[in-house]
Amino acid sequence: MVTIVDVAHEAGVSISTVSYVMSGKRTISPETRRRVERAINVLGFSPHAGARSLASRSTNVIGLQIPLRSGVDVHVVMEVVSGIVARARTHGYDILLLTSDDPRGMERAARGSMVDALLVMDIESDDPRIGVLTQLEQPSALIGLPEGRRNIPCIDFDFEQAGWLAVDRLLAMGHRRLALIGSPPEVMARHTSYADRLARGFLAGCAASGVVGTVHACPGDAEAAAVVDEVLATVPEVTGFLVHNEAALPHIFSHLVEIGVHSPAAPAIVALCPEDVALAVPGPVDSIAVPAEAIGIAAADVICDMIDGGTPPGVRLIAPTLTIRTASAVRAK
Amino acid sequence: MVTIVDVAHEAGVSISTVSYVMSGKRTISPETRRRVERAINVLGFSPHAGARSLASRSTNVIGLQIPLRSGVDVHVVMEVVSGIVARARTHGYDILLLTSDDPRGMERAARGSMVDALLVMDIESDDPRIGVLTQLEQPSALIGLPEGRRNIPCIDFDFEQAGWLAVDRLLAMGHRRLALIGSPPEVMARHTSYADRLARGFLAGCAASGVVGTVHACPGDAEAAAVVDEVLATVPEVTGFLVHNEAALPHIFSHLVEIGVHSPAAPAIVALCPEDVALAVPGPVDSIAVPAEAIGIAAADVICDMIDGGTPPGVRLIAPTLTIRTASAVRAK
DNA sequence: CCGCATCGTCGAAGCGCTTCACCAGCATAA
DNA sequence: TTATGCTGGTGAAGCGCTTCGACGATGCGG
Repeated sequence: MVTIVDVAHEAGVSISTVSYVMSGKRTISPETRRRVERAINVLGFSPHAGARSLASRSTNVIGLQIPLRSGVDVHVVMEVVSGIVARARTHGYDILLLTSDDPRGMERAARGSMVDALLVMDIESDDPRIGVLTQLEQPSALIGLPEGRRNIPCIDFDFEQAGWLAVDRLLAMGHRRLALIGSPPEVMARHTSYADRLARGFLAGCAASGVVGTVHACPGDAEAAAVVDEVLATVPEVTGFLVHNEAALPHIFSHLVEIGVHSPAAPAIVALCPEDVALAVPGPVDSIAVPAEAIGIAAADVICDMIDGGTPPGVRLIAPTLTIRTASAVRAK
Repeated sequence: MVTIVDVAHEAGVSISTVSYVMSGKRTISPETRRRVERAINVLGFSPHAGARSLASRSTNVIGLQIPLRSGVDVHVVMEVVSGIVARARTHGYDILLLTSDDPRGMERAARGSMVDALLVMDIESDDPRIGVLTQLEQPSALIGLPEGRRNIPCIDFDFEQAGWLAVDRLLAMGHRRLALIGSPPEVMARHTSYADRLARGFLAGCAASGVVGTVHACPGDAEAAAVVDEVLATVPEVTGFLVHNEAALPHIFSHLVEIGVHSPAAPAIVALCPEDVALAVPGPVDSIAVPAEAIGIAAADVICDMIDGGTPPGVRLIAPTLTIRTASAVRAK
């Protein structure tokens, strides 16, 4: 293994000079800098991460907690993660993966100085992990938005606003009875933050306009069809749909085709999903994009800034945008 | 921060004794052990990972390289990862996530002693990362099976055998013209190892029995329907399907329903996908399960064993199993 | 009763890096 | 001239842990 001593020797300087060249924490003459950099390249030196973290008390690693629970949309999770990883790297950080549901995993990583900070995904409205986080020395941030006091920064998409926005669109198209085809039942039951907030925004939007809206949990697999059928059967007057679970999209879409686009009972759909999913549906749908990668990027930026001593930003919500792909004609009353 | 010195002081022993209690590398009297363990708990001590890795020259971290390319089945990837993470933890290892497509990311992690070993996913038939791996000090293993010389252990599902197995089943049911509805075109184009091997097994199986089989790339999204339609239109005599891409499953299934199960032209389907996906299809299908989590578990076991100095196992392929869910009646000739 | 393993514990030497305190050399100000 | 302040460089003291060699205490056979 080649160490900083070898580099210093090769360059004919002291090891502290080599260290200062790498960190840039002191001015170094151009001539010396060149010699050191050459030596580093010639020897293929890369500093020992452990030694570095011991001496500098920082690891350049961020812990990422993702409880891999059932019902989560892996597609979205993956995109968020990929945003985090990529952006963290540009800040010089690597990601340590923590997937155990047990918060002690995070504690272990933090207390053992394995990470400089923690990022926590899949937040529930009353998440037990938050208590653990506040006890830790390292800064942390949540990807999601729990209820109650928030002494930890939160980054997320504004699902509540998305609910309002979808209702606005459906109302503008003349629909008076709305339904939210939401997350799988287990996600709802856990009070996963985004599911709660979407439902809240949706219901508040409905209430504000004096229309009736109902929320329906919907599994992610083939059973989605059954849920759609049931909603259509038991609430026949429903014509406005906010569809969060993409598994339901094809079925409600085929119902639309079946009934005829110009029928007065023809449903209108607003899909809430990543942009590529909305485009992959067998026909145009209005959609509100879930900017999964952007969430990851924002989260990485926030946490890196906090590590650098920046002030925690409180809550950072990415605003929803509605993309209209269907004819905007208001339906006949 | 509480260090080993504090623990030693609290327990009234030397720091080396504390260290030996934790590592178990020397015999310790029960009485002393109890005192030390009590001190550790009282103070809430957890050893500094950096210091540990500096002194012991091992990190208890495994690097996991996952290039997040388009067309990969995130569902499967996630399950593999979750298997790896869970199993690695039971061996005492954490996972460092490396997603950059650039192999230098792995090199950085390895050369900087950030990881004890590397696990590499999404292997292509002629993968450029393999060259980098062989240069490194740390052991590594591949999840996948590249072509050519294999001086690095490989763990994977036996996709080639799965191809044979599916052909056997379809032939046994009396079908004489087979098609593989495979991975998305970009996955095929990259010569992703599993796609290549599945096609090879499938074609070899067909050839061995003197029947004609064709391989069709199939996108993962809504365009899957178009591919299915095209195959049915241009190769009308096809009745036996091996479907790898689950996106195509519903469409070919609805074709089956349309044409009538008892029609002589009724297609037979063998699905190759995780068990839960096969169960979520709107009807029974014969399927070969892709044991994603088991792959992750096997990979974690292999790499942990290698770190402990075990001999690398060469190639470890998990055998496919066919689950029959449809009537086994041989169709009329 | 002595010599010799064995057991349990300790002291101290690193592991490879960062960073503080210090210093020599030089330019500038008094 | 001497005092003053930069600039660019060095030496050495840790950071918190593991591990090697040493050492007193005990048990045993001769």
